[in-house]
Amino acid sequence: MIELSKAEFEVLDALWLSYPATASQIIERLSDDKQWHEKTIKTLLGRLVKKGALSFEKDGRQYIYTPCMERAEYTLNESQNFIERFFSGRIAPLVSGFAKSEQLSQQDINELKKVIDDWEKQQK
Amino acid sequence: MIELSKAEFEVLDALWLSYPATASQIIERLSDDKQWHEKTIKTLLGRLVKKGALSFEKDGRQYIYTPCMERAEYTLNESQNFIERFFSGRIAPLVSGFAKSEQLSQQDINELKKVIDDWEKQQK
DNA sequence: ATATGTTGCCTACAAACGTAATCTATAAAT
DNA sequence: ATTTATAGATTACGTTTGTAGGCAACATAT
Repeated sequence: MIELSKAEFEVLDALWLSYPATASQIIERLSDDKQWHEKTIKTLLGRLVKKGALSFEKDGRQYIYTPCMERAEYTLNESQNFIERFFSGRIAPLVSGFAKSEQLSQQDINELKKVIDDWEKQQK
Repeated sequence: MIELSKAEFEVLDALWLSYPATASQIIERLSDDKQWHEKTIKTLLGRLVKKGALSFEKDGRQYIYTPCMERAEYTLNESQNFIERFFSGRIAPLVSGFAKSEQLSQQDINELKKVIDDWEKQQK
């Protein structure tokens, strides 16, 4: 799996919002949250292309970018890595850590129950 | 919260196994999994001290290292960051991603149920 | 006492990263 | 046609990271 830096991920994430998209559209989207210089974002786009995370088609002078993978695919992989590194691959300790420090809301619990429920139906 | 690199975390993690500990003990512990040069580990210990993740006491010529925070504290913080960055702060989507890609075992489910159970008792 | 090994300290160095500025080619405006 | 704005390409530069090597001081063996 491709390794992305934090900044690269944020740019890709802006593209995942809706794609294909041009550099200016991505810059526009990022301008709300980040105060990155346009040049910075272009650099990051270039690095993403080089890493194979994005592809593009030319449309005249512009590039139209498309992610090379889905967000869910990328985040699943990162999640696995994360859980492996910090919790020896077990997911429950992560959730448990949240619970212990009162980071879980009733909504989280409900959502988790639903995930478990769906999983069990699936197994049936 | 202190920012640690992957390699730095692994060194700290070896110390968390049991502390206080000397550099040689840490090097010994790491030698099983990693093939890091002793010098590399010393460099990382130095950087951890500089970052304030470790403290030490001198014992003659040696340093006796102690972590400046608990593992649970660190991993909780990293988990929050992670979930914020990738899942807008919600934990269920992470678990759901695992479920969808069949990364959850019955044991994981049982453990998660227990976490939920404990949480609910606690709320009572 | 002297040689040798071991500790921590300082230095090194390439690759990745964050953060742009400059250059070049082209499209748009006049 | 010429000027100007803009897109991508190339270059820049300090910091962090991975991965050590060398040095000085002290401990240990002979």
